Amino acid sequence: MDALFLSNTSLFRGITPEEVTSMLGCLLAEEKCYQKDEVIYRAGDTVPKIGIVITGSVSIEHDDLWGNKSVLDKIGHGQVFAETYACAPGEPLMVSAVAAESTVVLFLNVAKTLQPCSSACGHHGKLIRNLLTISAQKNLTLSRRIFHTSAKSIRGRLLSYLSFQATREGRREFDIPFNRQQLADYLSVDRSALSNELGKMQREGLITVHRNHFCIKSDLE
Amino acid sequence: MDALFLSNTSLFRGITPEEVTSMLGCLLAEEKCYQKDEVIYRAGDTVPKIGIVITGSVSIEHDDLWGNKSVLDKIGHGQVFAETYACAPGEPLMVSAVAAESTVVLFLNVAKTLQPCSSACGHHGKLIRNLLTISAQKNLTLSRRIFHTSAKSIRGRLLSYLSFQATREGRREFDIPFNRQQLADYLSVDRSALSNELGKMQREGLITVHRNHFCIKSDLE
DNA sequence: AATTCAATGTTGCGCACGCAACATTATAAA
DNA sequence: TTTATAATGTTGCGTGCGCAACATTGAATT
Repeated sequence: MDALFLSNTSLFRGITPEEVTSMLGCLLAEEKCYQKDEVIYRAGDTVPKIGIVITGSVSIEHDDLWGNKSVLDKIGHGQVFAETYACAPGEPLMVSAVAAESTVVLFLNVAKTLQPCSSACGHHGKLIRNLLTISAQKNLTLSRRIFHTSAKSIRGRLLSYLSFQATREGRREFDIPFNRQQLADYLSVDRSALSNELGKMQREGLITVHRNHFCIKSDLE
Repeated sequence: MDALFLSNTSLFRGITPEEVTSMLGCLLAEEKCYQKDEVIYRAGDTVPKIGIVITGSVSIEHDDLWGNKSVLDKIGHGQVFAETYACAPGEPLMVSAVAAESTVVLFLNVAKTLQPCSSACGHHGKLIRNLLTISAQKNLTLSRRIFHTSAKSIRGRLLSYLSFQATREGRREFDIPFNRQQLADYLSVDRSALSNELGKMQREGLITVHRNHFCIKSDLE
């Protein structure tokens, strides 16, 4: 296992490669390979282990009541998944994790680390602090999405999203990390209706758009 | 400060009152009183301290771009707020915290505890594990709301929400913790339209409803 | 430059739902 | 029981937007 690589991930940040190596034992680390489209975790499962993507990528998916599949997230190289469920033992997964390509995953039993008196290995503390940071960040990401989708109109959602991006970037001109379809999914609206609304807003002089590049003209009131 | 009370909160769970007392020093604990409607934290602030409600209650609010105020959460006796921001230092608040009544808040500087080598006090580990649990639970709460609001129709949202509640309760008959207006807000739909849709579903024999008591008749699909 | 395919934009239809206004039923107080 | 107030249900209008179908633009390949 590439301890140097692991020590650069958000989960093991601040832990030296040597320490990482010694920790993998406590964490009952085991590596598994998956072919494209192979299911790693299925919605409804309860999972004890966190996954960390070594090579390839993992798609986090949701099947609604009518069987429509939607991709919620794409977990890449060095990133972690299922950490929320590993930290809330017994909670059934709302999503499935599927290999988006040929993928290698390292599973870690952090549940063990969460027990009261297992601080035998001194670096578990750092690991848990990292987990807390990851969890808090994810919280913010989820909260933001809720904010940006709580407006009832498409324009309202766009204004919420775009003004946040502008504030974050610190300027009125910026790129977004989504194409149209992805932005539509993120805001839970129809893609063509979204394009339509963006066109209107441009004609009204509120913004200029080209592909994923945006410029906010006025103060968006 | 009532250490016995604190040791029964989710934050200090598993820590004895005596240990709690000794920890309050490390955490730079300070108590503050607020009158009704007094602002505790304002959206845009960056906060270093977590808040824990001793008496009274705190309302978590959001003002959208048009100045519409919406209540996102109500933090009661023994519960914690601003923990996400305290764990993701420097992140500006998206919400405001306002005293919903005459309220006493205990502020704790957990940021200090998150630093690498401050494990001087041995119980900080337990505190952080508790924080991680709180954060993971909140994550699940936020994720669920996203799921239940991602459907485009009111019926879709209701089915998603109700079938989750039924699964969680383990039976087809259950109460929900919302009145109509609160449910409408939670699902981001109009209250009257929601009542309307519930009526339709009842007439179609899908469910029976009375106030906040629901019974799911068929398999909902 | 020519070809191909994906991404984005445009248009029109139909309906679900926001919204307002009112009716009805619960809950509590007098 | 009556009265008052909040919670819920009902109705109708107007429209924003989902949806499908097609047009246009952009990017990649040969």
